[in-house]
Amino acid sequence: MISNRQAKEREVRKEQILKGALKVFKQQGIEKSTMDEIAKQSDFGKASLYYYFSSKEEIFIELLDRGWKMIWESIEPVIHDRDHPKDTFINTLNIIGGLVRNDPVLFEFLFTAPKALPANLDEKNIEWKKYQTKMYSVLQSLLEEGIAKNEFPKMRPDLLMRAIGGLFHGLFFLGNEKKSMSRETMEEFITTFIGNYATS
Amino acid sequence: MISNRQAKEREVRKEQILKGALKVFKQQGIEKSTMDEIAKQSDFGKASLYYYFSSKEEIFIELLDRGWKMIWESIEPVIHDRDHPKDTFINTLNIIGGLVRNDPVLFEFLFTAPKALPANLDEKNIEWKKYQTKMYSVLQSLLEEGIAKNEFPKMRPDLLMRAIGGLFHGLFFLGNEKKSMSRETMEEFITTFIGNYATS
DNA sequence: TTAAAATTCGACCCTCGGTTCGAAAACTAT
DNA sequence: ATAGTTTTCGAACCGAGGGTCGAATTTTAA
Repeated sequence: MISNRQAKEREVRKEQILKGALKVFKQQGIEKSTMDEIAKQSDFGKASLYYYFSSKEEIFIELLDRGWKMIWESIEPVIHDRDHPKDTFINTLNIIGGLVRNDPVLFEFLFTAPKALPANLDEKNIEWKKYQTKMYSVLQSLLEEGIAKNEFPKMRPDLLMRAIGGLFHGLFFLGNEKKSMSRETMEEFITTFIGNYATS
Repeated sequence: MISNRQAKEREVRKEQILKGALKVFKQQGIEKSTMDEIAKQSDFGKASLYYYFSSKEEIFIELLDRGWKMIWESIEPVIHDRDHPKDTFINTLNIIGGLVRNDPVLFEFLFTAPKALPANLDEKNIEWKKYQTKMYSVLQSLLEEGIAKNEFPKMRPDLLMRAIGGLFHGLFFLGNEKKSMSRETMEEFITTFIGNYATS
């Protein structure tokens, strides 16, 4: 029998481990993150980690699941306004930017890890991908509608998506600067790129 | 005594190994590239690799050295025209784009590996970084001059650099498309971003 | 207080992968 | 032919790191 409080404590401990894993990721990168190091950083014995997670990979998948879910839940409320694609698009990017600013390491992980561990599209590994896919298709359809309404430059939406994705990534994650990209600056870059077309 | 032809053959074999390493990188990513696999792909026994390279790392460093040197030598001839920063900037990007188009895997490696193996800025690992640094500073100074001449939007040059870097990366390396970014398309995206300001 | 359940972890196991050894084969020059 | 020299590689070595075991400790519930 697991009491309510017990379950909560267990959850806290899991989070402690996830935090530790993220610390290690920050210092070593995902491939060089060892269970020994995660144990040290989260203040557990290595063997104990396996009481909470069945493998090293599962730790990182859990981070992905929670993270992408959080992104989705943050943007979900605003993406339904389809009357002003450009505004909605920029809103969405601002929300994501805010999240990134709040926990840069986590989000660098969320945006980076998918390419780093593409070995197993098998089983569970799908949860987070669901949210990721949703997010990208929402953004891309916003682009399509925006292009149709002349709010964006007339370009292939998929390429535009890639370009903006790269741009976003460049602004937030390239360079060594410690202080994070401000909302204003980001917005300036994005609108410079997609043009100062009419905005409804 | 090593005859001239012998030296040449040795060089050929080294290149064969480097090509093999790149094949493995393409399939597995840099971290999961094993010496066994490189040996298989380059058609040598694993032990033989050590007759040509002193370590696994050295193989990848050699790829970086050769690659970045090649980039530098390709752009070096055109970057001296400082009268038309925008033209020069775009020329330079076009040259690099051409190289990428020619050997996407190599260049994905060149642009990716630096972040993947940042363990040792110690000794030799510096050769390629020299060229990389040179390239970035040339591009950035072109941006600065272009901004001064109103050929580019007035933004912090370092951020503009990061943004364009990200954009470039997005166009060439994101998505699964097999056919490569055409010169025209790339130029369209870049000029859309940096604006259709006067061009001399 | 006490037995069952939950939690912790030191010690151990085992595979994978980078590196080395040493001897054989292939090649070169005389 | 022959004595170097260069090249090749199977086999073995070895450390790192993921994962397991079983016993000890702590917590829970009665």
